[in-house]
Amino acid sequence: MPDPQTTASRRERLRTQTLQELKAASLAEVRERGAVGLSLRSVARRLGMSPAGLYRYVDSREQLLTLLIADGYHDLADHLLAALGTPPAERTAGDGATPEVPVIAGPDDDVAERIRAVALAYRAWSVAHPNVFGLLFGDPIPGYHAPPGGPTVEAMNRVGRALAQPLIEAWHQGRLRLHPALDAEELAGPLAPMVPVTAELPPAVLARLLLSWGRLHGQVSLEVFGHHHWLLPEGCEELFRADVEVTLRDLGVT
Amino acid sequence: MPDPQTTASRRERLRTQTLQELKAASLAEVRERGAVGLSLRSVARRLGMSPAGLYRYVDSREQLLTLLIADGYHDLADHLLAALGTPPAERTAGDGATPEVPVIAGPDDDVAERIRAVALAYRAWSVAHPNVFGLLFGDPIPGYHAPPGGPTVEAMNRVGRALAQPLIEAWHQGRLRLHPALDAEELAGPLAPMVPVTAELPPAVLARLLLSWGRLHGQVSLEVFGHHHWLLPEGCEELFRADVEVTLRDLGVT
DNA sequence: TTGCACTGCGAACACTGTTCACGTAAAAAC
DNA sequence: GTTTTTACGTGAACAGTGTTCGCAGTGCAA
Repeated sequence: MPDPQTTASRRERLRTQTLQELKAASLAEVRERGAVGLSLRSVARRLGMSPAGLYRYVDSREQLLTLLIADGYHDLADHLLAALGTPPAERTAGDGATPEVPVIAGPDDDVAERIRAVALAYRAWSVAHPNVFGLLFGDPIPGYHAPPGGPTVEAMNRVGRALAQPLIEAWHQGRLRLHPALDAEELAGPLAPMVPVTAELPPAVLARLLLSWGRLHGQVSLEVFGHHHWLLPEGCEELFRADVEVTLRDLGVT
Repeated sequence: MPDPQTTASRRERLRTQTLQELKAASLAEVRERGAVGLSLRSVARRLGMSPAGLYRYVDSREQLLTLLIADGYHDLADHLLAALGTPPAERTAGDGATPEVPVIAGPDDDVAERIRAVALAYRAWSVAHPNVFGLLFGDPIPGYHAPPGGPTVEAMNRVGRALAQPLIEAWHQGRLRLHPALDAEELAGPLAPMVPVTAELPPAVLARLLLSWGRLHGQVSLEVFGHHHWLLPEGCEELFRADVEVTLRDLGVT
């Protein structure tokens, strides 16, 4: 896999470099002011460029946001995979500026510990980058829909696979308890489109994956968006850990 | 309780009336274009007013949004209470324009059915008003924090109480299974501030309430924000129902 | 009837995303 | 080595935004 930094022409090198700077400056702005606070003129000032000059690198503000969204998914996926002990074989697309290293999972056969690891990493990344979390999982851009095979969906898939991985391991070990409600044939139809992305898993397992992600996400979402910040003034990591334990018990892996 | 429509002076009547129109027009704009798409000049045009005139009724765009947020919480709470069969004794603050009537709960002693009713009503309201849902639970306004005793928090509390009500009933009937992880003494401290709002409930029950809300919310949030819309093209009510059943089983009420 | 607080308006300011014509510098073609 | 084409960057402009200010009227109370 050739490195574009060395093989590409001088033009292309400069181009990708300033595009990286553009995205970095925009990401910084999103980090401090949120997605709605991203101003093209402001990032142009940061780069010492004219506002019009940005349009040589980006079609619109909206497209710039989708670039940041894809990068954000990749960054989150990298952290989840790191928490699972996966070596950085996959490319790291985010800027990787997160200081703290997430919990390293235990031995590979300890599924419960691996599930804890991804869950805690999901929460740790989210509370560390609340505005990026909001960019990824908050209000969608009103009219926008990600192109089906595009880089956003691919990046999102990496997150999904990282979250699903330990659960799939548990299922392969026969340690994933399934619930009769998940075997309803009404689920087979709606879940069919998932099959190409998650290999040949029975619908009940697919449902388990989606529902587990939903539980995890709900807890993190409420905390990051400050919706029980007025109930629980401090960050509630203990509550989150308790939730993970309850879910582990419910999944049957502990 | 005197009706301000009749007792107040003519001035005040006109004032509250145009304020209602202002909020209604703003809510309509939010409904179609989302919270970020709310434009003061646009609602001024709808009302046939000058943009500057709005500032006689509203301090800023941000304050107008918080008014809509409080109304949104009240509207959601009304729907949850209606699903529980509560008569409209509490005032209805939303515009109540939701067409479909949520599921009416079964007999009062059937806690499982009552929990199903609130959960389904929560989802039904959310998918019916995705942009208002985003206003309530999406990205928070960057620098904003709701004033602790203000109307926003009070409205939010009504939602919380409606969600908690059937679970508390289940606990009173001794049918709520608690998990040992919820009894950890680390939770007692962080949960202490909740006590004034939810009477004298043991920390394990409080934790159950928060965690159950989180699960419910995560599933709804992912669906409303379209985060598995590319996996499950159709709305996944079946998946949600399955989640509710799994949760009911986990809670021990079924 | 006289004062006064309230309501609304037009103009203005500072800001935003985006487009367009216009140079200039680098790469490509001859 | 010269010429042509392509890419880059700019300043000015347009339409739109939230917000403020000074100035008219109008309804209410003394």
